[in-house]
Amino acid sequence: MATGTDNNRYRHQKQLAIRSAASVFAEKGFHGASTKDIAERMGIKQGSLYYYFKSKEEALGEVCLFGIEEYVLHMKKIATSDQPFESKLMATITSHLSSYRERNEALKVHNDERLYLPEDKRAKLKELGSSYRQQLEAIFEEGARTGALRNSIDCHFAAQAVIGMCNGWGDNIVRDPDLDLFDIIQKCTDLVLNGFVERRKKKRDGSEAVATENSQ
Amino acid sequence: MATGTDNNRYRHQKQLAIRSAASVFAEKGFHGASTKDIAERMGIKQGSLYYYFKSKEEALGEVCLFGIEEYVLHMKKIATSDQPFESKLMATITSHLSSYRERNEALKVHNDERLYLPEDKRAKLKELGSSYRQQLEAIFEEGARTGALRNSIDCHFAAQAVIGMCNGWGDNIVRDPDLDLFDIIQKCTDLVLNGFVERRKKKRDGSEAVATENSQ
DNA sequence: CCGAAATTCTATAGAACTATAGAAAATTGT
DNA sequence: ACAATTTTCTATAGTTCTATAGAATTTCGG
Repeated sequence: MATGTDNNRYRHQKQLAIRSAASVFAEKGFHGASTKDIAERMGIKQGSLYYYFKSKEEALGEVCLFGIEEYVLHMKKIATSDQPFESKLMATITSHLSSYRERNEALKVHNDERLYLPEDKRAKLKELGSSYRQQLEAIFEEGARTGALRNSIDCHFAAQAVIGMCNGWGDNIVRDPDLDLFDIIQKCTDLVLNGFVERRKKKRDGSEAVATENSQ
Repeated sequence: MATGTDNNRYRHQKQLAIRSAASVFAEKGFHGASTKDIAERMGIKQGSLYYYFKSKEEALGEVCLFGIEEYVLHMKKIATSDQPFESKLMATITSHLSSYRERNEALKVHNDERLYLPEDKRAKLKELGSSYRQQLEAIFEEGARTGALRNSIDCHFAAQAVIGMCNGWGDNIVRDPDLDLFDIIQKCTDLVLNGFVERRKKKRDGSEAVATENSQ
């Protein structure tokens, strides 16, 4: 049986099933994808897919979970580490954008298709997602507390804005594998910290200088 | 016939058809929506819908066009106006976010479902979309040229980042009609200009002061 | 109020899709 | 190599969907 024992073959094939489903869902959307598509990408026949998933909807649920789970764990590690604020922010953005490049399909499916799941199957995902946002908020709160950021900052807004921006880039990253990830990461971080307006910085000797942190 | 004459009834019903399609596509996605759903929302029977659209796909095309057309026109007006840079940026963000609130469904469909259209039907949309991005890029270029922004700025990056951030908020705005749009607009503009780091500003008298432009 | 044109309806062909059942094949432990 | 178990296959019932055809109804200018 396929119960949670350590059957190697099953685990391997189940992973393949989830990744095949992720791939097809990412490409065609949940409703646009057929179980036949998924099975074919996996190399089995349509009916056989039901050995791994009770239903197409359950497949979506597992893909979404797979897409966000590790990613949130990684976020938690960053948030609870003892790096300075700026490093945490950059690590967050790096994690977010790299996830798109490496595991892009399942994460994309989570972001774009999860609302086709019934309420009860979405509960766990909601939990993970808002845990993610809270971790990010906490990072901003820390930044404000330690004086790295203005103390007038709205941390909830900040978290949402960063997530939105990263997701926006995510779409581009998935579509265009030639994009320079590191370049985008740097520029995103710099934007969030400093904005685009020319910034004058106190130098050690007390004089002022233009801070050109990111000259292409 | 329904040819482009000034038939009032037809034009009215056609608008209704497009908005019904937009509504259903926004809710269920292109593939998740059926022509029956659309017809019912419009108040007619399934088969009658084909009087207005040659196919479901064509309906998607018209919804997407409807969703982005006016919006891009508005952007062009902003870009070619003679406001100062900061006003243009804020007007852009305002336009973007307000579009979501007012015409959210068709715009959401354009953003989320347009890639299910075949290449040829997407050509016009691509044109409009990249025209939009170019207008925004031009605004940033102007900002850099006039000294309002650092001259090291990557305008293509800037445009993409702002669009991504706005789209991210768009999803939230559609889902939660209680959000304070003006508040978000201000904070987004401030973020893009100044970032979250505490900023010191030359005051007229030459002394320095902390600029707290956005205190919740 | 008549006749033409526009709009909607009913009915259906034909295709595709999900999920299930039971047979067949492959794998594994002994 | 045998028997039990796991995995895949074939076949199909039952549903839903798109698109079309032709009939029926509504609208509207004169």
